[in-house]
Amino acid sequence: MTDINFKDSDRVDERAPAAARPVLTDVPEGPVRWDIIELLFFAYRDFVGDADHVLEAFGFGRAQHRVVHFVSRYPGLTVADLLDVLRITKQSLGRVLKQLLDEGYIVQKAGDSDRRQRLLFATAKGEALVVKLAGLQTDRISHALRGMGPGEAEAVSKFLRAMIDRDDPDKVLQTILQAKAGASAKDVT
Amino acid sequence: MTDINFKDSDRVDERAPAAARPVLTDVPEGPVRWDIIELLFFAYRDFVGDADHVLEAFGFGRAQHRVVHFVSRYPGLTVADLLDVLRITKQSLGRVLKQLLDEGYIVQKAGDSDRRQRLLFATAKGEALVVKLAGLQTDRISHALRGMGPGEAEAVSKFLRAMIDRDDPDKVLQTILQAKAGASAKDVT
DNA sequence: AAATTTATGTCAGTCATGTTGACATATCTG
DNA sequence: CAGATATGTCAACATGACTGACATAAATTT
Repeated sequence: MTDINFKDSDRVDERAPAAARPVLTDVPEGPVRWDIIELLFFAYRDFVGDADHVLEAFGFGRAQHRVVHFVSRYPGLTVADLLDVLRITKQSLGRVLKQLLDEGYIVQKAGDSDRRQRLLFATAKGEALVVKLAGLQTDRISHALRGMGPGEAEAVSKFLRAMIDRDDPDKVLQTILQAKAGASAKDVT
Repeated sequence: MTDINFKDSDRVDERAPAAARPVLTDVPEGPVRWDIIELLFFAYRDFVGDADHVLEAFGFGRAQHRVVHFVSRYPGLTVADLLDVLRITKQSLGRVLKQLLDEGYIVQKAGDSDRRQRLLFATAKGEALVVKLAGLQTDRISHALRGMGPGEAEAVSKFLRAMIDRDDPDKVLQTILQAKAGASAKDVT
């Protein structure tokens, strides 16, 4: 088999004068974190891979998973909320959402205070799918956290939170970031 | 959740029939880790978002980023290696690779022991792009790790490693997983 | 030496999911 | 009432996955 020639891992970052990055500009220069960058890639690749196999049997893809997941977790989410979370266009969302509605994974209900809004709710069928997929992903997470102390698990959570953009958080993100130890996260509206 | 798809036909003929997922099956039931699942989603969304803006200016997408990143980091990677890492088909890779070759971000060289192989190397231009993008992502990582103790940072690394499938790791993954605390690993074979 | 396997490339078509732009409808708000 | 807002929809297009089939050169096996 072919050898891979390895380069110096932690090279000094000598980028051009870091242009206009509003956030994060005050971060001091340091070695490039190739390790974390690549671990994140592989970890996320395998993390989402868990769900893919099940989704295929349902004729769904990741787009459907994301939508039904967040609707299930945050009942009463509006279309606009969902657009903020997923960062896609309403046309893209519309197509995926229509499938989930047609196949009975999600239902809509007009908002009571604002009847233009379409509040989204997962059906029992939708809930079941979400729980199944989240169970697979939880298996992987539990496996990864096994043997780690509570302080270490807390460090993981703290790290992930700090990786997320805090400027202009949407409703769902706000809920997640505010959720401290063991707060149940339902009801966004 | 962003990209990184699965499915392989064409290649992986000799791989073990991943029918039974041997790992992770013995994990006991427990509460669903909604928190980590969603934190991973948002963290990864923003993590890859950093690079997206720069890539757009180059007329590239995430596919090109992944390819030039791994080629730059692991010079002499073969096409087959890259397919293992990215988990895409050779047809998909071919298109993206051709662009990077045509535009001078990557060069090929026939393998010396096996002249059928095309060893891939990043050019200075390719290196520069990779370092620029990795710098942005490092900024975010450094920001997230700031204020965390060395034990906590180690916990993050340990968690991410444990999130990755260990069965049948490809060459690149093996290298990454073997690299212990700050060791600049060279020569695995 | 011949046959087979392997590493890679390529043509051709399809699908999923993202995009933009334009426009319609209902409803809320000043 | 006038305008802004929340949502839906039509149409076209781009990217990056996919499948299947086939081609070539080089290595390996028989």
